[in-house]
Amino acid sequence: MPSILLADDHGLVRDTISAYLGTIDDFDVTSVSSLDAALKEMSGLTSFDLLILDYQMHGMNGLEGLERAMKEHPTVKVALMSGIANRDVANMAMSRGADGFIPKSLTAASTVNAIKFILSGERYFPFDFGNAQNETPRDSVFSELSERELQTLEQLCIGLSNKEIARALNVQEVTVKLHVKNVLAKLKVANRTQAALMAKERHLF
Amino acid sequence: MPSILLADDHGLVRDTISAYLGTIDDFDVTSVSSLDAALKEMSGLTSFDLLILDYQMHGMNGLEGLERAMKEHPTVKVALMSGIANRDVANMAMSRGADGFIPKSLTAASTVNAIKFILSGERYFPFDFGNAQNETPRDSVFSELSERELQTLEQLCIGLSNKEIARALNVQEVTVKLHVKNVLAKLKVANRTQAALMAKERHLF
DNA sequence: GGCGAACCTCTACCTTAGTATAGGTGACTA
DNA sequence: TAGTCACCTATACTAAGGTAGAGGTTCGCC
Repeated sequence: MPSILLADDHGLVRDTISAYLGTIDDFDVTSVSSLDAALKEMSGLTSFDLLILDYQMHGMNGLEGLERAMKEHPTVKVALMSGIANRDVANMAMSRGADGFIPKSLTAASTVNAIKFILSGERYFPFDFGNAQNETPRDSVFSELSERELQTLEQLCIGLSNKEIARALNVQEVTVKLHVKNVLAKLKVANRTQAALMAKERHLF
Repeated sequence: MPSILLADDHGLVRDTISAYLGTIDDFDVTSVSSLDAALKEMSGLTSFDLLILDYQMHGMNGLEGLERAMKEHPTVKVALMSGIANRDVANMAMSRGADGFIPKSLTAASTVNAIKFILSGERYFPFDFGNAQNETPRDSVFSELSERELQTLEQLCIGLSNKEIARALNVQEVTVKLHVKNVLAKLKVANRTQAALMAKERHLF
């Protein structure tokens, strides 16, 4: 019987999903409410086949939590689950070695299939994901940004002024202005606030 | 047998919660994936006792969806459910007449209790909610904002310029500047971008 | 009636943000 | 070698954002 560890800090979601998986199919589901609890659980006696991590969970810190879990337990398969993440994050997760990405928009039945798929050793990625509401033609708008522009955008997302960004990146304020201007143009937005909101909406930072 | 309508656009969450409610207790659960579908369903033959709306659902538009549902079906009890909303939103929802607020952080068992409570005619609000990670001393910073300042903040959250906000609110640009200045002071932030990010983080708009 | 609060407006001023153009560097490549 | 690209800097300018002080209106409240 495959043994699954589910980490989600939403009690309701965690309880009902694990109850569902436990009854519908022959899964042995353990559930915890934080990344730390998951890691601790995996260091215990029971060995797990699959760890499912909620992307929004407290302490995950974006994809850092995913990488930490994979690093500390290289033999266990790890899947990321999310209700809000989009193609950008999903792609990043997969390219960093996740064994699967499970959007919460999936039906319960599809989720079970996805889990079985992953347990059989495949890597699961939802095909038609992120194209519906995501008008981005093929790949992300953000991929057009250069390294420096991306860093600038990151600072923008904390609400820093040009002067502050200049200090943070060790360049002149004029340079920051240039980067900001390019970012606005590439993202096709009118001002820094919109750029920050856009990046936040896509959960880039 | 009480009849419940659950609206959530996360298939996984919706399926598992409704399955759980359907088995654990004697609830007759119907589930849909959008606000419009919920409203349509309620206009049909079956009469529902309780409508549970997911706050993050597509088309909800903050508390607008809640108000619309209450207005169109005044006899049906309406509860808001959310995984990310904090005390601010919860309070607002209750003060606008919602019959309950169900955070997804609740355990499945507590959720069932809450639902029973609401069905019995009470209004449910989680007691110790939103105090843990919310450093706000007692009440929300946002409650200090006047009506106009709140409207200004809302426009800010779309990334509009002062001039555009002025047009939207039918006032002079100088007035908008005044409102913006007051908002920044009350929220204790340095600029409009930070104000927008802060409001977005707390999921006010 | 007097008071305060929220609202709107104005003038004036200074700071920050964003645009335009031009020029210089190093790295990589046809 | 010439070309391209990301990067940094510079000057100069316009537009937008934010501050300060003063004044006026409406409304509810003691």
